[in-house]
Amino acid sequence: MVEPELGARKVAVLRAVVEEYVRTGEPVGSETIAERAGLGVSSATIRNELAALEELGYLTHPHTSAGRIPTDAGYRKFVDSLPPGGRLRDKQRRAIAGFFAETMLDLEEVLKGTTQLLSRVTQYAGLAVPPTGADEVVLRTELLEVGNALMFLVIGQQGRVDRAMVDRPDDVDSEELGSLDRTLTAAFRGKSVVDARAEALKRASTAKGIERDLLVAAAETFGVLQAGGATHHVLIGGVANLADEAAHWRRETVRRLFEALEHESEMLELLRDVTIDQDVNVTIGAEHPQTGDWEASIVSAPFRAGTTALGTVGVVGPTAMDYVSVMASVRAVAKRLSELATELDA
Amino acid sequence: MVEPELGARKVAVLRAVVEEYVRTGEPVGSETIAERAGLGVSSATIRNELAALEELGYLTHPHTSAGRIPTDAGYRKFVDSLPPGGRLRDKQRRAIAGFFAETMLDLEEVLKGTTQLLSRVTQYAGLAVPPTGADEVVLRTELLEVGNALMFLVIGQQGRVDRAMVDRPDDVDSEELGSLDRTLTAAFRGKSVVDARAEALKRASTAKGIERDLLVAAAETFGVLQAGGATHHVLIGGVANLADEAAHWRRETVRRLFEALEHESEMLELLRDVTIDQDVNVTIGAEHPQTGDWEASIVSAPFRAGTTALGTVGVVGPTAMDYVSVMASVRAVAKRLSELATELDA
DNA sequence: CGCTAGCACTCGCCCGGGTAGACTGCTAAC
DNA sequence: GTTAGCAGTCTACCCGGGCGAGTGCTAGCG
Repeated sequence: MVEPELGARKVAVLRAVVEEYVRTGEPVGSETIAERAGLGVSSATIRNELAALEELGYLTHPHTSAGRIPTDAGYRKFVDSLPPGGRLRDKQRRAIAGFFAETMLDLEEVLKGTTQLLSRVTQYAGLAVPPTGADEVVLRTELLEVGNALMFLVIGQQGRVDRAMVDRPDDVDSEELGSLDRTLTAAFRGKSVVDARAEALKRASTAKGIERDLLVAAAETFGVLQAGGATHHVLIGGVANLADEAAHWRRETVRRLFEALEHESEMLELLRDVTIDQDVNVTIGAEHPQTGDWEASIVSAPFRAGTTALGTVGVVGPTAMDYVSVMASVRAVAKRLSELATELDA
Repeated sequence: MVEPELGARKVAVLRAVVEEYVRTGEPVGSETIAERAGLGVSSATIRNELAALEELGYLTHPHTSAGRIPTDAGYRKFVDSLPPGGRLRDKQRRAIAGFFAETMLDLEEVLKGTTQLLSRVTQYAGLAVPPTGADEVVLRTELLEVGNALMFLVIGQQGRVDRAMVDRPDDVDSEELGSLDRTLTAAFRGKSVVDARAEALKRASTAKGIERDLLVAAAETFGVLQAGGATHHVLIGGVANLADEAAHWRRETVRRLFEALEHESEMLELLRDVTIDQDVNVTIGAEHPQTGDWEASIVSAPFRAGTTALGTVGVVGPTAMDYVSVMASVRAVAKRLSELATELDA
């Protein structure tokens, strides 16, 4: 199916509907648009346009005598029709500038703050995915006795750390442990986490006893480093703002959303699919198979160091969100983060 | 003010009101109680008791012709009147037993799972506070170059890890770094984190330049280890269940709750105050100054290794919660955790 | 041919009144 | 002290009518 090209006025009308509906939360009628959109045509003409837009699937009616509200497709069209760029409100600009004024060195910390920032600026919930560590290199490994268990610790070149615990059998003395430690260090130091993980798994398949357990544990830690960051893989901030918003939603929708937010793997998949190499990306309502029918949209943008993509920041909110403002905020934050990361990397 | 001793029948009536209200969510009338509580008295007698209980502040009316609902004080009285012990439903027992059947070594991981478990079993949200590391000892410290920054890494005897990043000035060569690393190691290894922190701060006050920065960063990491665990200090699971429940609440209440859940320090303070040395503890509604008027209750219990308290697990839900079942679940989970921790510690 | 004015029509929302029902509180009897 | 009965109160629910917003259509105009 060929995407039909809309006339300029249809686009303007659609835009007016989206903006008005987002602003007020009420279905919007032809009169309102005629008055406010400044198109210089009467409400009757608008009505024709509205009927046409409805025919095309961009708008609906809750009922006969109500105004129009955008469909998911309508929001999509609206977003796609936006001029690139987009302006920040002054307050938002100041908030963003202020936040990044303090130098922060630990990226994970910065990102945590970033989710809060995004939430504060947009009134929805902020998201961030720390860099994947695909190109992370094993700087150091350590095998330590901790209580009556063993801890395998790995430190990546970019500062990521993870650890795994392994049961300590009674028949292993500290001499043997020392030797194991040296073996492990020799095996993995300097390798990329991807290679290290493969190597660990390969060795584990032939090893046995405590050595096997350790190799399995090691493989797991390399996997974690590769996935990016020690514990939490998707950072979420400002859920309270979202909960506020969600008060109007269908019950099932709210549950669905919170479940998704809690299951990092799900969010991760969503954000990964969504953010490939574009600037700002928008997923509206049920567009992504992952989202089911959840009435929420995600606005996200990647940040980079130099030219390599590091991670993603974004915002989750209702489909009826202020896309223009949110997109501008997300873009600005991603840009600042990229600058920061590039600088750190230099 | 002397706490008045209620008659046995008043207690029974109060209990009936709480149980019925929690079950149905509807205000409960005298008739219902007369039928169901099996007290062998007529509804008129119950009415007298209800009036008396209302007079005492344990019940209210939403309006004249409605049944009674418990006040916070009513829930409190109810909880206090519960026999110690309390039974688990079979399904809950199985779920809890099943969860702890798999041995898990990393306590942080266990606790994360525990919050999910508690949520699943109770239908509210699960909480866990990892052990505070007050008696944690510095096993090892490392100073590493990471990109163009420095990372100070500390490993505790109990397996906790934290790190801090410090800007690397241009005029520091790697020889100087090596010497700094040795100094730091010598200064802190083997010290308790509390002492280490104090020492770091003391030295920082006289040092300057990069050394000062490092000492400040080190103090921070020791503080984190003392507070318990690397990044997140309060683990929360099953928020979706709670969001479901919260659909009926006042808007402001929901916002308040989610804000509290997001701000770890707030939750932490709440849970710390609440869980001193008791078995299962219940905070109802606005009983705690921290909670404002939030219509939510927290059921929590400490877990121990041997006799020393380690951390806390609990559940957040509406004041109208099934206290009997939740308390039994929290108690059972805390007990299992204690067994697990004691075993690990041995 | 596109635009507009006007108008009939539709339909959800709001309002008031009336009613049924759920409880209470009281009183009088047991 | 307990109970039955009854009057009183107040809410939730239902119902119908009127209002008004907004549409869709048609006829006329530039």
